[in-house]
Amino acid sequence: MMQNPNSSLYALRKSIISNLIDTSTMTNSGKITKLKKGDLVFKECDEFHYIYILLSGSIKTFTTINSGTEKITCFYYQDDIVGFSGIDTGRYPVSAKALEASSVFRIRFNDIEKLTDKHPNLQNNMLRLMSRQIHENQNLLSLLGKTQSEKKVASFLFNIYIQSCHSSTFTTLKLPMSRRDIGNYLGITEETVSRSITKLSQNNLIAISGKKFNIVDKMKLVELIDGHPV
Amino acid sequence: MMQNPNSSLYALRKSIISNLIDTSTMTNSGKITKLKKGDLVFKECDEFHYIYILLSGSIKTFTTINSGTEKITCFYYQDDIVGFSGIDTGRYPVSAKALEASSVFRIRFNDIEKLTDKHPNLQNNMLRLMSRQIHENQNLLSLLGKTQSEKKVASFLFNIYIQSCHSSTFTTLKLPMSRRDIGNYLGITEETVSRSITKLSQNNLIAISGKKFNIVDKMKLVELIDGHPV
DNA sequence: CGTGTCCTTGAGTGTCTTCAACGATAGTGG
DNA sequence: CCACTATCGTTGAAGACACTCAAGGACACG
Repeated sequence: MMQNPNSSLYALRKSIISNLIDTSTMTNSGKITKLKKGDLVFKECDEFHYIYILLSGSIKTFTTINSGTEKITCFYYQDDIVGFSGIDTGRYPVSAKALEASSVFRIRFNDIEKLTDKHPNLQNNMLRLMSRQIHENQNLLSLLGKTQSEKKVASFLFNIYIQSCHSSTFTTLKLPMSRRDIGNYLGITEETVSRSITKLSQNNLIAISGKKFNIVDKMKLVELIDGHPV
Repeated sequence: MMQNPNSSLYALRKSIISNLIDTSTMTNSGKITKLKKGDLVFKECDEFHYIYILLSGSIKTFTTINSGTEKITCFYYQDDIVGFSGIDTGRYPVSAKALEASSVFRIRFNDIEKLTDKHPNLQNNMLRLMSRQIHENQNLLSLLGKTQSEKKVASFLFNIYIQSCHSSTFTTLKLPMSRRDIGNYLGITEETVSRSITKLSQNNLIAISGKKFNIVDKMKLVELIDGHPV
């Protein structure tokens, strides 16, 4: 079908987003919200009515475990669609919080179902996008399962590189979340994340300074993570 | 919406399955296949045309990593629907293999799209089911991330108990996969799985003998896994 | 009944975590 | 604009935990 899975993902997203925005302007239900760092988009257990297109910035979703500690389930970047997982039960199973200044476009989910006549591909495209998310999660499971910390961190960074859709290896990328958040997500401690980053940097696979990094040796990095780009 | 997420899942599945089977008999595309232990349902990279309802038995899906080792991504039990993740790219991203004697009902995916007139809820229900799978995967991520091995194994067993939909704690459950498969899935070694099981058994949280087990102390088990039933 | 796989248990090693300290960074109020 | 303070990030040392390697018993299959 499509040769490059990432360019196809990009096109799929763009198609869905343009359909959704078109839909919402017709029904007058769309709304852009500006978020500051730390603002909540929705809370766990809120009733599910909307899905959100992330126009700029970044968002994390997390659940709160009994003991009160949060467990991060996903990071979202520009052009991602957030809120899917509420479809099934009618309530969001996670909270969504802005990692930095961001903006989201809100769409009422019911409107999507109504307008299948006008956009016959929309529902099918949403199915495809969700199918992809399942697939991506399974890759992540694969990663979190095996391997040591350094591979997890390498894979995490490489994934951000992939998602950014930049062609050049030398583009500087941003790490909007804290080391603690990365550790939380990957199931390792903050300290281990830091040590892994230091090691990757010392071995010249990446270059990193604070929240900015870039991939120095893409081949070695891919080799290290054994073809698991998350 | 629905109070009990599991009974709603059960109803959702049943509704989808009955719609699918109805659809396939109309188009004459349905087919039941009997599988022996070790038989493949589909292979990684096969073209995606069908999804499969698991009528009886159990199936594992896995990817083959560069080095040739397999990584298990999911286990499926009776009434599960297998093959979703192929929707997006047009090829299955995983292989599916029977863990024991099983039978599956095969349905051509294109037929589902065609018959949205007759079954207007079908596509939406499929969206819901996929939404749930995303949610479940995120729970699993949460599990694999943190916690120690004993919690992973406890959670894995508890999940099988939940999925079986039995009301009684004392029902004997079957573990169709090997310890090695469990370890592969949970990201720990076979030996650690075995040691964890022994420990859980010694502490009277479960009772286990070979491939049969039951939950002895449900409350303690839930407490151990900190409300993470995968 | 034999053979291969599965399961369990043990001992030693390596990795990650924990606890602790300190420097760097960023956000806040004067 | 600068000083202040809280959080973030890094590094070290000691301990806990899971892994590796190894061996032997249990089980299932032909």
